[in-house]
Amino acid sequence: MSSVAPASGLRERNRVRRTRRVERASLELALEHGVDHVTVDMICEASDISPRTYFNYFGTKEGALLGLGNVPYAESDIEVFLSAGGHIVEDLLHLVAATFVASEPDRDVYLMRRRLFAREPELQGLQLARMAGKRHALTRVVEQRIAAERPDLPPAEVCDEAQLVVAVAAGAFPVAGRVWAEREDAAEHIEVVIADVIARVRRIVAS
Amino acid sequence: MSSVAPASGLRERNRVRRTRRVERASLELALEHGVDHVTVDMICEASDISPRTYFNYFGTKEGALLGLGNVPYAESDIEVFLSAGGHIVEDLLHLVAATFVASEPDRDVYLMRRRLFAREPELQGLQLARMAGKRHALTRVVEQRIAAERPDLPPAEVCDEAQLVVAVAAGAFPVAGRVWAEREDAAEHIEVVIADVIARVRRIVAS
DNA sequence: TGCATTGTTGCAGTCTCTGCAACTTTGCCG
DNA sequence: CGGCAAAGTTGCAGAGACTGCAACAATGCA
Repeated sequence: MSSVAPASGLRERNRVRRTRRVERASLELALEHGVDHVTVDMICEASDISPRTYFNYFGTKEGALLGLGNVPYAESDIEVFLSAGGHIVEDLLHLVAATFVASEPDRDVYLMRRRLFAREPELQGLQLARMAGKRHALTRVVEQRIAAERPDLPPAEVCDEAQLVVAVAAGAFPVAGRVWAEREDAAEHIEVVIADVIARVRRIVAS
Repeated sequence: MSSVAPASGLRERNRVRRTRRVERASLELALEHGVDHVTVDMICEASDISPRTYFNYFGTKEGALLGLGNVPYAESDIEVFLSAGGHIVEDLLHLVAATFVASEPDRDVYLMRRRLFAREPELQGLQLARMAGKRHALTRVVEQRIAAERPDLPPAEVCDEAQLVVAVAAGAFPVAGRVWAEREDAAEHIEVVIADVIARVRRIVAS
């Protein structure tokens, strides 16, 4: 209920402003000193917030670095995925991409994050860890679609297949994101990039 | 130098025995009380070791739960991968599987770990996070092989391709592991399972 | 046996994170 | 406007994870 809140009240606007300020501050500090030479107290001082409040917002020290990625998949996007008839991995990537785009309005912060992640791979690990929760949910959705598409498949196979689909998508998404971020020139539609990446995966696995 | 050490001396044998004792104790405690109701002190008391030594061994509280997965890829296995001429994802999975098998001699502990992971998905996330570090190393190895196989490919493409190969393998490995663990009846050789899983991935991506 | 290497431990201290109880701000309605 | 309820922020005390250091113990080796 809060993820897509229209930021109407003063309260909401303050919250958003604060979040941005803290995220930006934490990223700047981490880029300058390295993640583990940054303390929560430093972040708080730089963004004028109390440590207690920091944890209320972000939960962990790295929370601000990763961003509040708690945005759940929109019902409507899930419906689209379930009733889409395209290549399943491709459709799934579109679902993920839509959610991603919806949750990340600040390109500036996004780029800093990218730079930081490139420098400190452990963060990417944390990112993955956070995704792990979502993967469960996602896998179920994929199972649903597979079961609907091929009703004669035994449930165990459906489960395996869904896991593999999610795994491939989860692996391909960062690559697609990277390619997309590099070709910032024309803001090429992510659909093209996704199709391209899938084609590559196909070639790799088929060879 | 220590990963494949033949446990010749008393020193080495002590180390192995201790490691096992601590891992087992931590898993038992976690299965009984839940991960976050277990403290390092509890683990230490149960396994008769000092907290300081615990951290020397495992580094983090969850270290003992995840197992000493710090085993680096053996040079020899890497060489095999680099000069192998098979399907690249398959060869890579064999490399990973070989390392995995080499580091996990205790089936008992392995099963407890499996049970715990099923109960607490967050741990799976940590597992992934830990892998993230290795992924870098692996990606480089894969790049090396791709570059050798197709010298005319531009470096950027090599990089992308390697990332995708690693991503697919990383996604497929847990599934292969699961299938393999379930078919414990005949201890079927993991090679068969791997080939099977890859075939599935191929079908998924190709459809 | 004696010495060098390696490993274990306790200690002091820093940092992350939590529950709780004030306190402050915002939203709202008469 | 005034005042009340809801929501949010903060400080504090404390548990627990983790580290560097220096003493101490065990092991390997000549």
